[in-house]
Amino acid sequence: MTQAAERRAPGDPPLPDRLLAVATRMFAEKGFGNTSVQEIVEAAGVTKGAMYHYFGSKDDLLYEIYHRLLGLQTSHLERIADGPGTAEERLRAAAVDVLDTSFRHLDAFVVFFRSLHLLSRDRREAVRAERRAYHERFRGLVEEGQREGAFRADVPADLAVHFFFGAVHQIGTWYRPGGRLEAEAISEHYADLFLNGLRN
Amino acid sequence: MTQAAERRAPGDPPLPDRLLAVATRMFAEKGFGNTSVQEIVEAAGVTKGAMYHYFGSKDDLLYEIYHRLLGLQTSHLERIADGPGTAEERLRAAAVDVLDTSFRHLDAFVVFFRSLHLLSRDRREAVRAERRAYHERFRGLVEEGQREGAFRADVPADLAVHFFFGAVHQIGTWYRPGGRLEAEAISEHYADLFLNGLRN
Amino acid sequence: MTQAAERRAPGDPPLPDRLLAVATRMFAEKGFGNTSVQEIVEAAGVTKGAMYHYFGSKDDLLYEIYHRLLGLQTSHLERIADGPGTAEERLRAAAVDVLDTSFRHLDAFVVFFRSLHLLSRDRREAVRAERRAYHERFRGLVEEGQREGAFRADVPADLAVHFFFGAVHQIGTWYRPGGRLEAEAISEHYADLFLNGLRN
Amino acid sequence: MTQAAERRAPGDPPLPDRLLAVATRMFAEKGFGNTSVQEIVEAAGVTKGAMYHYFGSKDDLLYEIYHRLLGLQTSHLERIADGPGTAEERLRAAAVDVLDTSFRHLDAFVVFFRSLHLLSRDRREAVRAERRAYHERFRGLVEEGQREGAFRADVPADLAVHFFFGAVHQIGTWYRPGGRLEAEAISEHYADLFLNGLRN
DNA sequence: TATGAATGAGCGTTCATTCAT
DNA sequence: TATGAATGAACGCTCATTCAT
Repeated sequence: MTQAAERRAPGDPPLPDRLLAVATRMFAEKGFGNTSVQEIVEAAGVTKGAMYHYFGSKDDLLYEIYHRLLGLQTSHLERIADGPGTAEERLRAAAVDVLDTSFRHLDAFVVFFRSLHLLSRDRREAVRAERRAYHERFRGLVEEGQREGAFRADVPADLAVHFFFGAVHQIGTWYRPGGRLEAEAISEHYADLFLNGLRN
Repeated sequence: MTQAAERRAPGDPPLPDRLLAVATRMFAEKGFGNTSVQEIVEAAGVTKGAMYHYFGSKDDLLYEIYHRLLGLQTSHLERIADGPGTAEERLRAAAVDVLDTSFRHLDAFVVFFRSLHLLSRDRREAVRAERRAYHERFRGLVEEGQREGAFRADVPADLAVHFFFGAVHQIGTWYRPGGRLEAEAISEHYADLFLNGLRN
Repeated sequence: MTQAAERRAPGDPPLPDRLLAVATRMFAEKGFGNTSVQEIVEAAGVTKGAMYHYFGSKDDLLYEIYHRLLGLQTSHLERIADGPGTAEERLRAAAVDVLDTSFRHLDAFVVFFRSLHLLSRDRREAVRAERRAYHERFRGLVEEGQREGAFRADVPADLAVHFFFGAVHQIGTWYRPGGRLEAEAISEHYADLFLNGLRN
Repeated sequence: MTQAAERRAPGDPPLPDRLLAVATRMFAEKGFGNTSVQEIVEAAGVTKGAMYHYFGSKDDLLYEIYHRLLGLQTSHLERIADGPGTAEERLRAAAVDVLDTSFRHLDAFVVFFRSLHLLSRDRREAVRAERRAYHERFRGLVEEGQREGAFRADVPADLAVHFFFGAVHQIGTWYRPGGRLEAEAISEHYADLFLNGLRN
């Protein structure tokens, strides 16, 4: 009866998703280590037991955040890379997309690059492997452009990708919504700087 | 007698420096939160009390690492920016230097961008202020080049600096000494990509 | 199985009460500052975590001891003050009762007057407010007697109450059970000295 | 040279006295346990080594505070008790004097009754023995008055002394300088209440 | 007389996790 | 599915005291 009142409304996301959303926000705000399981479950309106029913550990929460974000970005990249257009066009589209996606999931993004090293070794390796695959796919586009002569060939492609991803991964440290530049504009400028840097 | 044997040899660095060196290495390896004060002082061969004689808290250790690194980079930048050469030449020199310095103090560098958010609010603000001053000095060089017509003017200078520093700040996440490319080569390539990206 | 044997028997007081009882005894014996949380939980047969599940801090333990004692004394005083009899009769009854209650909860009483100053400022103020209300109720009886002419009016009532309570609050520093005089006898003598002192 | 400037001026009290004065004030304000040796020596403008040169331990400071206060009160009492006048007159004078002295050395007084239990067993016993002698001398005056018929004999003399000293020892918990009543007036009222209470 | 670096032992508190219900 | 009492291990920090100088 009284409990029924606290039950989730039909439109609410299921508990695991709610826990992940809450955890993502709190990890981004206060850091993984400074957010206790107690705080997460309180913010989600449940108890610890409920959380441990769905997630084996606090680490699992973090891993799941990564996993979902990586899955999203990978599927985007594959769609773009396998699509039509020159290598340069597809690289530009991919660059803009990864930035747009990052801005749209900024909390998860911030957590990713700040807390990855806190995962257990196994999990960390798993994430890195996924990340590496993503990186290599992106690099493939650069190499394609170099072979076509659209990009300078004197810069190692993997280094160029590190360069660009480095710039992308740091946006969470300085970007604040509502600033002078909109996220979309920043994405375009970043893509410009990257593509122009690769030009002959 | 036995104690005398444990005393520091005349050539050894003083204890505060030794503690900072040890802490920097351990924070970089295992993270700030996963390194206990006990581990630090054991690695330095002293007791906790000795550490707390010189540093008010574990946070102070972290702050001091930042402070020294920032001081070093700032002095380098000022020397270069105030030196001879065109804006483009000085910007290139500054870009190469910040990369070289980062590679040379990679542990402190890694700690910096991974653990800054763990500092107390006051300290964090202090570091950010120092960092901002550095950023603005660098941006000044970009703007100078834009006015001279050496660089494209359609990209906001501060965004370009964020872009480059983002790339730089991430090197600790993928660079491993002894890899295919030497640190010097990476520095040159990164500077190329950045400067070329700014070109008209 | 083995754990079941350590579980509390049905008749045992619940853990929070057991912890409070143990803490009261130890604080009285060795002082608040010289009693570690570890000692308390060991004496209660649980771990620290269990204690911190019920009490937010060691201070909370102290506060709760005060709070319960004050609640007890306040309810007694109200019953007596609102009861039948002349002001003098009710004041005497209240005086004897506060002494009896103090002897009966001597440990809590000793802790109270020895460790109140160790509480956090907020908590200390809360206790003082409760204490002040009790004091004022008692003073009301003195003033009533003064108005009726039963007591001398040349002594400020609040001073007389300070005087009496001072005497009462110190019994823990010299009274030892099993001495020459029983607690009841002491209560009567103290009430005599107080009431006689107030007489015209 | 520069040190000479910090040397004590001819009129300043010697260091041990200064340390005791500072310690007394701080113990009264924050409690013995919450005042560190470091804070004391800083407030006195010296270093730890200097303090440990004069006092063997932090406990010694506390003991010395007690010892000086007790010596003062004892000498006063002896002078009065051995002086002229009836037992009642001398008891009243002694009562007023112990109150006046207490008000005049309120900090030491507060520390005394709050922190005595923190002393080592030996020291505590030593203080108690001194205290007992004082108590017995005072009791002698009560008994003298009882034998002379000036005071009621149905109240044990030692209990009456406990009663009065109890009231006296608590003044530090409620008296604040600058209040409605001056210390002298309070002393008189307290003596009145005590003597009147003893009257037949 | 006085310094101050260093010790060593202890303390209050936190927290992810488990498990009987 | 979910609760919440309880565990156990660790952690940052404090502080009276010592001692070479």
